[in-house]
Amino acid sequence: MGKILGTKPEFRSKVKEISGDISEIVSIVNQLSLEEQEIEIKEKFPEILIPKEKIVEREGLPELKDAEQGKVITRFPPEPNGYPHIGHAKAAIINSEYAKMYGGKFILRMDDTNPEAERMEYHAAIKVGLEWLGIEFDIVKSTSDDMELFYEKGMELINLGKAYVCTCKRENISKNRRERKACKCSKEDIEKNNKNWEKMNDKFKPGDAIVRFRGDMKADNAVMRDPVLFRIIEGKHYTLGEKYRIWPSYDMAVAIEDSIDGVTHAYRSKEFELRKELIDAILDVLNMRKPAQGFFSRLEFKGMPISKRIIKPLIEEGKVTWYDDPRLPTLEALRRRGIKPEAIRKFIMSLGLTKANTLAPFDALEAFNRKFVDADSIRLFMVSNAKKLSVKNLPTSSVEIPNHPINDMGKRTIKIDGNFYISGEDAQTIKEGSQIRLLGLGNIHITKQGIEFEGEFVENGDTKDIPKIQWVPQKTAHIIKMIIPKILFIDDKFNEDSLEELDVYTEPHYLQLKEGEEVQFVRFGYCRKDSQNQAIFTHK
RNA sequence: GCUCCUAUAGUGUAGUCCGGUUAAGCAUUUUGGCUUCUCAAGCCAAAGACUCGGGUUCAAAUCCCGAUGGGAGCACCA
Repeated sequence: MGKILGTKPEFRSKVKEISGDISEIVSIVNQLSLEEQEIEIKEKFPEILIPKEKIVEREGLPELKDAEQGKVITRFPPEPNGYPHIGHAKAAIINSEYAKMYGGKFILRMDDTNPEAERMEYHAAIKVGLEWLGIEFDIVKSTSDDMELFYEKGMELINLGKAYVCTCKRENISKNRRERKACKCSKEDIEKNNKNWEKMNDKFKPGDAIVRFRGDMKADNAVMRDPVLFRIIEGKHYTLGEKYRIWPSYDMAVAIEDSIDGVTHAYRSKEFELRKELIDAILDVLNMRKPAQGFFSRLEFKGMPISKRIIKPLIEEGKVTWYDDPRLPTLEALRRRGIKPEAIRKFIMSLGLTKANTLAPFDALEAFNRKFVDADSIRLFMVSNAKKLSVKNLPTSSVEIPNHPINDMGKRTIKIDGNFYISGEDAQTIKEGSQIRLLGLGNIHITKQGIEFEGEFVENGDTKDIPKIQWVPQKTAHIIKMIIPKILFIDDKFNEDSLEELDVYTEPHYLQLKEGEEVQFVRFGYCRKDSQNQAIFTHK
């Protein structure tokens, strides 16, 4: 029925007339057996047996409203108050992708209007992180570049009677907000407000006075209940030092900046959703251009905290080493762990632009990463919990092994003398009298089983149905520390076993790899070379 | 407490605006098979979902109302 109306919309007005006919036909057809139905269809309507075409999936992000090709300007405004993490990546990637999609411009704006929180170190880390992600900006600026403009607009608001200086105590302001009551300061005239504004420059101490927007103390949206526009902060700003002491709040800064920077579409995470009304209101009063605002959900990984509030104590207690600890979702940690920026981009694009909360499991990212990493990771042998195996009558003293099973990545030669290490896990399954195959080398008949193993080389051994294991020559084995990061929190509790460390043997070829290179240790998983003596497990 | 946002398989999403051409598509996960001198990759297949309750309609994942679950805001942080 739906199908008929879908393909032939002209019947829609006559639904009542045809519905009787249809049910009659359907009941006739249903009396036939499945085989009979199939034969009938084949004879009369062979075309319906052709498999349906697949739906064309939309590529990339959904279309923007009111977006004109070549005229879209987006922005990413991080506050330099911490190290960049996966959440930053999401905001940066979505906004840069939109700019790219419409052939527009993309702005990086360091949102630095709280000198107490911001540091050059973070500013630099954010830049490094974004560069690593491969994100390019057309304009790079800081909110604090426009301090004079904020003052100008602030005074304009005061003179318009749309803002006032409030000298109430913090607790009272908060209480009034809850009770939806205006305070006496809101009744002061423009002249008095201007005087007080001047006094904020020197006389008032931090906390004594703020500039408030004249919103609506009765509004349901608590953000509109006369929010703060400016406040006094005496801390030293990381680029401007002590030049200013009146600083704009987030809402004031974002409103003005997005407007004058020409931002057409401002996407940010959901927790700012209620501020949209305020930002629009400020710009309306000032008669300034408004950007379209959109929102998306925050992105976090299950069991991997993003906030500094949680990470900082972990570092202080020594539970994680630093912000680049591979268990963390910071960009630096992800990089060290062997996650590729392309994988992060694909992953984030795959999440879409929903407002429902996303608590993604880490293996979703791993799956994307594996596809990037597999093609160019050299395959090496590595054994853990090493056990010794000595083999008699080896026919050669060296073997050549390809570096990749499919792609041509060259070969390496391994010198052998009959004394090997094999993995403890494999050793447990080996029985005396059975055969195993040392990968790339040949079959071994096991003659002795125990703490150490002995065996004999088998000529032209069969490769079918025989355990194939990796090995490392004892003489040239290189010992490294293998770090295996695991989930940091299980049900909000710190996972004491979140970091596993193994001492393992690798082939000497490991030493020739570049630092940061991704390898696949055969039958173990993908790992990133962290240093000559340490590797970090990426994923299976 | 008040206000706002949100709800599709184990997980992440597409579809929802403009109800019918899709008995809900993709990815991941899991399981089986093929391939392979790796437990990787590749290929094939199977499994698995519209939160609940009402309403509107010939027809609802899609519109309306209510309930419930999840998140956010009520900062002189951003």
